Amino acid sequence: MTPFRVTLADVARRAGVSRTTASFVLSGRTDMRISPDAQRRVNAAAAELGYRPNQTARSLRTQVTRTIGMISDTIATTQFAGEVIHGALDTALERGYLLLVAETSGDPIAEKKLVDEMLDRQVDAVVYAMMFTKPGCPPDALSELPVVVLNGIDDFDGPRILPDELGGGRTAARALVDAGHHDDIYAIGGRHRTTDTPDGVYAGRLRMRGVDEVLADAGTAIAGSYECAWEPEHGYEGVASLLDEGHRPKALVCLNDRLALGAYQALEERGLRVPEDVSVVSFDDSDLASWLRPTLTSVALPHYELGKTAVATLLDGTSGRRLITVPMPLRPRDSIRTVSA
Amino acid sequence: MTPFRVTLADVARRAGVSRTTASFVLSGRTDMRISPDAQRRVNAAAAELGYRPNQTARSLRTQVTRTIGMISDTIATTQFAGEVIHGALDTALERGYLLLVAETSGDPIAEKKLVDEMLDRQVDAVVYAMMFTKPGCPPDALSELPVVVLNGIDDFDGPRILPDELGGGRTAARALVDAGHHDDIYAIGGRHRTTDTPDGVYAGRLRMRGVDEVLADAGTAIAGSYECAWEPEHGYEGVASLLDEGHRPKALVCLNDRLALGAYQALEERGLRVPEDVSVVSFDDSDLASWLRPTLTSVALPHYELGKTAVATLLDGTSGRRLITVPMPLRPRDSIRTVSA
DNA sequence: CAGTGGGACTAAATCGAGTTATCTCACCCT
DNA sequence: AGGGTGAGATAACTCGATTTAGTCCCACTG
Repeated sequence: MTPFRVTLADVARRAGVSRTTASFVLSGRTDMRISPDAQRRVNAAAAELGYRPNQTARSLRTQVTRTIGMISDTIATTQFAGEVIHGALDTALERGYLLLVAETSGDPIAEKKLVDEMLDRQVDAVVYAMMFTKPGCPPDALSELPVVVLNGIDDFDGPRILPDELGGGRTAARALVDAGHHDDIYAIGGRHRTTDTPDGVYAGRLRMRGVDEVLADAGTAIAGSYECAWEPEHGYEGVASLLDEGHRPKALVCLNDRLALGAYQALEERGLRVPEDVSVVSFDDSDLASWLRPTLTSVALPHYELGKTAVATLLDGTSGRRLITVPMPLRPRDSIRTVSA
Repeated sequence: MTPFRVTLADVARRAGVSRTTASFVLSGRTDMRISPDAQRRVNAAAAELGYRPNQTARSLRTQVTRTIGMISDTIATTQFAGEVIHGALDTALERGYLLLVAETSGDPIAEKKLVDEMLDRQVDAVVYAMMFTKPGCPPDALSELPVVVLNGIDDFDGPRILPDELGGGRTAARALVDAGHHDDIYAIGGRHRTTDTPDGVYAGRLRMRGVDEVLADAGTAIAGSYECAWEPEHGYEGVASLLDEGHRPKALVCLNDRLALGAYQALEERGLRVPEDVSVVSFDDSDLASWLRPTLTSVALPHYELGKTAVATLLDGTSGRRLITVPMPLRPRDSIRTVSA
C-alpha cells in the first residue's frame, strides 16, 4: 500500500544516531539529555525525509490511538448529524484526533457489532449521540472507556450534553414579547404528546415551559396550544383547525420549522399574511427557515456547538456525572412583526 | 483504558498450545496442520474468554487496518452526506470495515492535515466525495492508495461514481409525458448557468439533455427554460416572471426540490393549483418533497446507493479508470395530474 | 539400524514505534 | 592510579498480533 513510508529507523540512520535518540528528540522528551547538535541533526533528517510517525505502531505501544468513536442512532435525517459531526471533527482535528463515525439505525445487534469493531481498533473515547433528545444509554461494553452522551435524557454516569431547550423556549417567547406581542399567542405542536409520548417529548416539555415562563413574566399566557406530532402536515392541520374554530391568532410559536412550514401553508390558504396578520417564531433553524417566504425567525439547535462540546469534553478529560447545556441562539428573520404599542 | 482485554497469549495458555498454534486456528489457516483436538481446545478457549483480536497489533503486522477514509468537502448540507455515509457504512460494516469520516470545508490546508492523519493511521482506501457533482481531484498524497471519487466530474485515473443524471432527466420528462402532458412544459432552473458557471453545472446539463431527448421523442419540446441558480428564491422569481410575461405553463420541470418550493410559492400566490392547473416534477427527492402540499413527485438522488457503491467498489478491488453511474429512481407523489387524451 | 518423511507443533523474527536499563567516555577528586 | 560522577548515547525489551523457519517424535523403509 504505502511502499516507501519513512520510518524512525530511516531518520536515525540519516542523522547518524540510534533509533532511541531519534525517538527522544522527536517526542520532545527533555528528561533524557541529548546534545543540541544531535537534536539538530535528527530534526533536520526528519524534515528532509518528511518523516511522520506510524500511528498504528505508536498506538500498539502506547495504547492511545488518537481516534474517537462517534456512534449515533441515525445520521441520515436532517442536517443535525452533519453539523454535529462537523463540530466534533473540527475540535478533534485541532488536537490531532480523527473520528470513526457509525450509526446503529436503532438496531442493538448492529450496535454491538459496531461497538466491538471500535473496541478492536482501540478508540480512545466515544461520543454516543442521539439525533433528538430521548432516552438511551451506551451499552455496557463501553463502560471502560470515556464516553459522553449527546442528546440522551436518561440518567448516565458521565457527562451528558444537551441543548438548552428551556432557555430556547424563553428566547422564542421573548422574541415575540420584545416585538410587542401580548395576546392571542398560540403554540403549534406543543409538547409533542402522542400515543407514544403521552407526556410529550423532552424538547417539547422544556420549550413550552420556557415559553410559559416568559409570557407569565410579561403578564400574559398562551391563548391555546395545539398538541400534535411535529411534521408539516400536523402544523397545517393545527392551524387550519384553530382557524376553523374561530380563533384569530396574532402570533404562533411553532415547536419546530417543519410545523411552521405547515402553518404557513394553512395561513396562506386562508389569506392570512405572515407577518402582517400573524407573526411566527419557530425552533431548530433548519434550512427550511431561510427557504420559506417570508423567511422564518427560529431558535437554533446548536448542532455544531453540540459536536464541538462533546469532543472537547472528552479530550479535556473532565468526567463524572454532569449535565452540560449548550445555548440555543435566536436567528431573527422576517416572520415577526413589530407591534406598535 | 481497557484494563483486562484478553490477548492471544491468554487463549493459547488456556488451550495449552503456543501462540502460533492459536493464531493458526483462529485465522483458519489450513496450510498448517493442526489436530482436530487442538483446534477444538483453541476455539473453546477463545469463546470462553471472549477473545477478540487487537486490530491495532494485527494492523501493524499485516499493514491492513480494515478502515476506510471518507473525505468530503462538506458533510453539513442537506441530507446528502448523511445518506451517503449511511450507505458507505452499511457496506463497510458488512465486511468488517469501519469509516474514518472527515470533511475539508474546501480548505486545502485542512485537507492536507486530514489526509496526513489518515495516512498516519494507515487507512486501506479512501472515498473522496464531493457533495454535488463538480470538478475536483484527490490530492497526490493519496496516489499510493485505492481511491474512488464520488461526484467528481474531473478526469481521474480510477473509479468515479456519479448519479445517472442523464437517465434522471429522461425519467422526469417521461413522468410528464406518460401522464399525458405534451405542450406548455417549462423548465425552472435550467442548466444552472450563472456567472460562475456560464455553461451550467454538470447535473443541470445532463438533466436538461435527458428532458430534451424524451420530449423530442414524444414529438414536442420545452416551451421555455428559466435559467437561474437553484435556490427557492430563484424558483419563485422564475415562475413569477414567466407568469408576468403571459406564459401559461401546464407543467414545470424544476431542476431541484428547492426550486420547486419556490415555484409552489409563486403559483399559490397567483391562485394556480398544483396539480390541477400546473403539474410539477422535480429532482433530488429531498425531505422537502414529502413536506410540500401537494407532495412533490421527484427524481431521487440515490445517496445511499452512491455510498454503498463507492465502498463496494473499493473493497472489490476493481480499480482502473472507470465511470460508474447509479440510477436515479422516480418517487411518484401528488404533483402530477394525469391529462386525459 | 540408519535414514527418511511427514504430522503436529513451536521458537523466534517481524511490524514501527516508545521505554527502561545500561554502557561509554571524559573529567574531576583524592 | 583508582574511583566516582554525570553527560550523552544506545542495546534491548515491550505492545499483540502474523509469519518464517525450524524442532521433535514416530512410523516406515531399505
